[in-house]
Amino acid sequence: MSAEQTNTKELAKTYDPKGIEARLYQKWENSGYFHAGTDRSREPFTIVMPPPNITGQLHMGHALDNTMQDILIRYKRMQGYNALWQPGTDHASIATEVKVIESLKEQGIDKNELGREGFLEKCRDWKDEYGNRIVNQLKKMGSSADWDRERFTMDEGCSDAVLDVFIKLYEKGLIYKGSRIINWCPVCQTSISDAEVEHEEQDGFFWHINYPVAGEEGRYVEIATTRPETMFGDTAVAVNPDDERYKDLVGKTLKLPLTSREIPVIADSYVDMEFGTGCVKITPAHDPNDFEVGKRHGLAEITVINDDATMNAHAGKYEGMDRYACRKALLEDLEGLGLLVKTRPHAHNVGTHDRCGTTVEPLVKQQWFVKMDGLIKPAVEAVKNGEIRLLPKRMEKIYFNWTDNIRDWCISRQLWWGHRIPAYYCADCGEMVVAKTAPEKCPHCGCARMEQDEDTLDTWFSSALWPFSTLGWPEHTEELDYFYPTDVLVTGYDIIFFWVIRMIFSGYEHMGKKPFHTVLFHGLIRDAQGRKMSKSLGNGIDPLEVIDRYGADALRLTLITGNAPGNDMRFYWERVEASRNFANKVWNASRFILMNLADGSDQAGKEGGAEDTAVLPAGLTAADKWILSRVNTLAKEVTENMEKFELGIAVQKVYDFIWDEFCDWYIEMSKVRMYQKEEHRESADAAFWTLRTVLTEALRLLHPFMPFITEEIFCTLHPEKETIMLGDWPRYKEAWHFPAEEEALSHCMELVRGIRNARAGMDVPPSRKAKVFIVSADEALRDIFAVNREAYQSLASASGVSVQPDMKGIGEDAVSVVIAGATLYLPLEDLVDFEKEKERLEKEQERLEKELARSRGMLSNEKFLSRAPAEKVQAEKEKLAGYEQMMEQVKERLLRINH
RNA sequence: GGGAUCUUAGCUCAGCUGGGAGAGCAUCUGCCUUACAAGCAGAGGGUCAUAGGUUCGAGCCCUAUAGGUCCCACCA
Repeated sequence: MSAEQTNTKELAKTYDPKGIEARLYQKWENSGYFHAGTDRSREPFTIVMPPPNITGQLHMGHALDNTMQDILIRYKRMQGYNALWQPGTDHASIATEVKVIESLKEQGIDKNELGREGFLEKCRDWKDEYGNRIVNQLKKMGSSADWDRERFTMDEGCSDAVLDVFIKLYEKGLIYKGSRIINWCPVCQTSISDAEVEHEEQDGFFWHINYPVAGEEGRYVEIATTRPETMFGDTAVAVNPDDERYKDLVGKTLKLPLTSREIPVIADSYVDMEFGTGCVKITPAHDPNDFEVGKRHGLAEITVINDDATMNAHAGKYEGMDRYACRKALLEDLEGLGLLVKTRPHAHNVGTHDRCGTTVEPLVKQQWFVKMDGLIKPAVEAVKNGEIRLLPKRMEKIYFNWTDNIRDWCISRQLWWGHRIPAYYCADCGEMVVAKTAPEKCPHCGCARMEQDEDTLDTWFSSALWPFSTLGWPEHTEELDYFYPTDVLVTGYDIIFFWVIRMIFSGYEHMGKKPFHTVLFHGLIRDAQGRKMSKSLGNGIDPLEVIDRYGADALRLTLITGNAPGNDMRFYWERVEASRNFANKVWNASRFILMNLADGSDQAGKEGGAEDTAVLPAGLTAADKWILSRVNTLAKEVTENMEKFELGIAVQKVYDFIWDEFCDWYIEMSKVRMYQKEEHRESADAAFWTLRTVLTEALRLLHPFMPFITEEIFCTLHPEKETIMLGDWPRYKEAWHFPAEEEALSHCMELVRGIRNARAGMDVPPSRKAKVFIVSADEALRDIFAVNREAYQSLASASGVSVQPDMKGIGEDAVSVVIAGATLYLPLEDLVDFEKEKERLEKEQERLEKELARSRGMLSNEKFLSRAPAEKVQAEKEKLAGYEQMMEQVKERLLRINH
């Protein structure tokens, strides 16, 4: 905090985050607080940031993801860990390539005109221009990542890691090239992996088509299909071997309509007799199942659809037509021939590309694959035996569902932006060499014309290595040795297959160790109607706008409050306002304390300092000890919640403590003492010390969640300190445990509540003070009320307090309030409405009757008495005694009123 | 077809290993009380989806049912 701002009397009445956030972030970055070195004297705590795409702009998902990580990192850093938050960005091959192509199109330039190198240059320009945008946006959130270590999936080191892994896996036989049926996106013009295919239910049709049996005039086989246009690629019709209806057909030949080809009828148990007609056309080149069937029966694979989803020469006169146009024309022709038996509506699942929504075309192509069955084993085992923990636990089911059904991973992409596959082919003899750099000559024929594979790798191939590639692997770096395995991965459940699983098996395969011990999943941020935020709907809320209007702290608090792991949450502006209001509350509570600091009443604060927790100053009252004890408990509980990753619960507790207990009770109680500094120096000093100490502790507990405002206030409160963010996470201290004072204050607060309640019920304005008589037969309780008068008198709007064992001096018509162990009387003769008072007492009587019935019921239940733990029974007995006493007093009071 | 998850106050959601139903917002009442009207004090409002079961005791555990959301899946 700069010097001119330490004049606390001039602090604004409302908290304005704008200038403060920018200034503090600058300070943090300059100070190097975010940097983690390989300091072996300290224990590391590491999080790798899921790398945002260079094409990306900060959205609510990033905001939540990064807030959670920042909270964990700041918490651990304060606890004294050497906390590394490793940041970086992802080249996002397909997303970036599409964006660059689009921007080129606007300039009327075609990708192919530019050529590979020219295009890549454009991509690099794009990266230079936009790659840092998201990083700057993350900084606005307050993210305390170690930006000195920022990495990029295509930087030299990460690219090196990719090459190493590819070659190693190839040499182990775990990467292979093969002709297989893959998912093809006709718009993006590339293969994609299974994980990138989204299944979408679409309303389609089932077309029943007759295929004539060769040599048996008039006999047909009726097949049912959803994709008639693929019939030009049919190489068989299959029936179930147990299907009596078609037994005699097996081995016979059918005439494929509209072609001159004939295809066999085969038997395969893949066919479901109950479904459709029980006869299935087999198109090995355009359907994954048919592909398998074709393999089993040695059928030919006839590709009839081009890469751009138009029909090829095998489709005869339909050649050149789009797949859907062909379908339409073909059906008309079949109908004309009388071969279309019927058309039935049929809802079925269609695979679409998750990036562009285009219907995926299964095609048989030469591609590169990673063999998964062996690699996945340690990844499955790790989650099964708890070496890696998924939170919430239900994510394990999703995880295993994928691992149990794992198929080989298609890693080659027909894109230019990405890591190019390190395979080289001899232009003369076709020999293939997999190597880090291009071989000078062909090892087979000796010619020098070696050309590199045109394809690049799936983006996720490089992100799978992120936890160790960012730390320097394949070099044996100090960082790798010190920070790996990392600790926690925070991410959305939507990329569990794409990324989480692949990082886990990659960690085991290449490092021999898990990449992290815990995966903390969060859900999606939805709009107020519960819809996904999306560009097409235009319902996204820009986190930067939220920060601009309400501050990063308010946004962070909004995202984390009430957010349970793995659960989606809705975004409301009203909630941001509530968070902003809390920031303002903290600001003003601090302002109150700082005003008193400026007044010079900081003797105790200066000497002991909030940090010297072993020495408590003289003159602490029960109220002081109570709030110390409360903040002490809070520290313990919040720490427990943090350890369990219950961030939403943790922050809720801090929020409640600051607002309800500290502000609404303790600060109010302290006011009398703060306003009478001259008369009661020691008491005022003790109160100030407590205010400052408790606020400091609360700020520390709040800091991971709301880093800016807490830093700002802390530095003002402790000008001798540089920052709140290093060290001193509050710990539970035995010296701050005051159960007796907690008990005493709970009596005082009950008293205040009782009086406020009674007065409000009679519409007495707080400005009208009234004397309070406290009557109790319990000497210890009388003592508590007598000693702590100062704490509650003002809150109870009391002009004076008399604590006594009997009714002496109390008028017949005084208003009464019954609390545990005592009755309070307010002589409000002029203001009391007796009817209202009676009504109130009767209501109270009713409530007590219910409680008594419940309690007596429990205590007369022998099973409860015999089986429940003794302390529960005892507690219930005490409750009952309390209720009975209160009931007696209410009844007595009612008698008096009724005369 | 398989699986997950949700159903708690008017709205959005918390509720940790079972032990007297909570928050924010909204509503109503009274307060510009010298930190804060972005505030203070008080109030109303819930048979915790339904039906069973386990237990001395269930919002929480088990079973079934209804409705919502989501994921996975090669019935062409």
